[in-house]
Amino acid sequence: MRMSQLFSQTLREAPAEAEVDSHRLLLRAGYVRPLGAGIFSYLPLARRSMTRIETIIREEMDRIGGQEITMPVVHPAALWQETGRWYAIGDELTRFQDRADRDMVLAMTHEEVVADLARKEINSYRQLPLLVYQIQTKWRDEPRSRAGLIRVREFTMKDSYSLDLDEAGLDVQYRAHYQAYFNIYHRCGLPVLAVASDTGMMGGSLAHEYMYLTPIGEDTLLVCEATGYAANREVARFAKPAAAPEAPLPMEKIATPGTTTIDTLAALLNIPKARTAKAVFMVATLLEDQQTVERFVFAVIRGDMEVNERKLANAVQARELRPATEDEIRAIGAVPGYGSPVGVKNCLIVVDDAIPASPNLVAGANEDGYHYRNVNSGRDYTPHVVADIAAARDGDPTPDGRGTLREVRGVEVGNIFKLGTRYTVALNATYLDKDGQAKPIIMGSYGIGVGRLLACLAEHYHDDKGLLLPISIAPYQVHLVLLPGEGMAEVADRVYQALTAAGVEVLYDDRDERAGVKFNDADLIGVPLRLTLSPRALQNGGAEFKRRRDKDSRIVALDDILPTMQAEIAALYAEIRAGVVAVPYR
RNA sequence: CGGGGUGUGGCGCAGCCGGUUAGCGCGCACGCUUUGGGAGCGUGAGGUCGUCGAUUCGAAUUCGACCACCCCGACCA
Repeated sequence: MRMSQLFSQTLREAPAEAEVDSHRLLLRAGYVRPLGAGIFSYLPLARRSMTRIETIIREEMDRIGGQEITMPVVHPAALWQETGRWYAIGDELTRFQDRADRDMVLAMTHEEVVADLARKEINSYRQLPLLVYQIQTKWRDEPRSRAGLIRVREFTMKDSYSLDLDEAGLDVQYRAHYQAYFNIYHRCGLPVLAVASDTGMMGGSLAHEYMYLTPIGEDTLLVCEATGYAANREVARFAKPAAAPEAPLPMEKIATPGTTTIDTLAALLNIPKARTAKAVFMVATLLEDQQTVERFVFAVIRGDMEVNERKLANAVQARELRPATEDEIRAIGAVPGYGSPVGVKNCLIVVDDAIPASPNLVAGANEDGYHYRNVNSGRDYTPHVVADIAAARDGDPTPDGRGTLREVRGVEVGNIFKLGTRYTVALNATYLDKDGQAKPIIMGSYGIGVGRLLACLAEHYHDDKGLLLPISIAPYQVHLVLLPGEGMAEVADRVYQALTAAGVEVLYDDRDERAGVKFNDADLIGVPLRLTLSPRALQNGGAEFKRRRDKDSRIVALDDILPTMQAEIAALYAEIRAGVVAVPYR
């Protein structure tokens, strides 16, 4: 490609709104342009990189048996009503009416359509297992886009869907994706970590997220290098310090004026915080028979821990969770600051799983200025739900107790979900087994954000001069810089033709610009190999060759340019291949 | 949705205690000079100062409403 013809301009200065490096550089180097909040045009340079990423994805999906399809972007609302997500999902699902006033949605994901295809096309166990995928534009009206391409509202996503006879089949396809995703990221040159994650609105039983670790990430993770444990904060577990076994003692009311926090309570009574029970008041929105109802949730956790709201929401299967108002708290018979599960009514009591194993705790008395000593779950009150609702924090021990959790930030570049029968039962997608019995198809769904992957690569591969992309996803392999001089253009044209004819992908800077401009643009765009043709280089015996990542250059004779470039490209690809490794499943 | 910020040629910014014809750098076009790390000089094009309304003899400048974008939070399949 001749740069004089390229539809792209570099910018000396980045627009003021760009704050993160990848955003700034992708704008400055002329890869993308904004159209609105979280909406971008992808210019030729970005388009080429994304095509490379998509090619890698296709190869890896095909390798595990995927078949590429394309599903509609606009869906009839009826389908989403059948699975209930029409009601369960908020404004991030864009709804509209067609000319006949029929409700429609813009697709944010395709579980419904896949399950609909399955119920129409699949009849027999002989047709399974199956894996379909597409690479397509998704629209999600996120409340807040941010950080350039990291979080946008319109984006390209590879989504695949597995269909299986049973859980064992699902497990096979899930594990195949687990490794295929690592292959994809490794081939792009992006280091990632697979972490256990929440299944969220997708439903289902098991999920992993692929995280690129970076301080600008919006997810918080808890990881331990020693043990390999890694999980999203939303689901991270940890070994809770056990309470000393003790026979239950009689409950006893004590005066504790002015002690409305765990800190002041523990100090007043001179006991560790682990000997206290903390009350957290929330109101959950639950979905019952397609109706949303609010229920008061009384959460109880030991004083040395904090509640993780996502875990709590999952424990009661809440769609939403919000702090309760003081009036709501008093309405169930509790007193803020002195809350106790003893004697409250009209609420869902959820206790952390460390509570039943912790005897004789100090809890509130639901009376201003008083607490109870020796409160015991099961004896003094009956919890409706016992679950792990404690937040894992930096420094906590790993679940197996052998390591220490560290808190890091990451960007989610992909995820894999075991959906089970969440959608196939709702849509009655079944197959007949060997015995002629109708059984629900078992589903999994798997996603990769292509643009976000590019943004993470830009985030990972850059220096103060610009991008520095891996050969496997750079828009071009060789950046050919022509500097003016008698007959130079003819020489450079010949080199360009020869390389291109041999299949080398060349960005040829034939513009009438000064050397400094060309070198700076080359550094900005980040093509991995650079060739400079100039009178000086020619006098020294050929063209000047430099890798983008190296400081030094060397002269390559004109006749050696093609084999040298081919060898350099092969060497860079070999480096990439060496990084493609099997990752243990966990 | 809550909090904060910013809107002035393509980009970065100044002007804003009301007062000429709205300015600077970069970029863009043309000419001459220059030519290995974002050249110099000259000429020129390009702006209803986010929108609407109010105050005023007079508004980029003051006030109000709205809109857009960015950041933090909530949210996030």
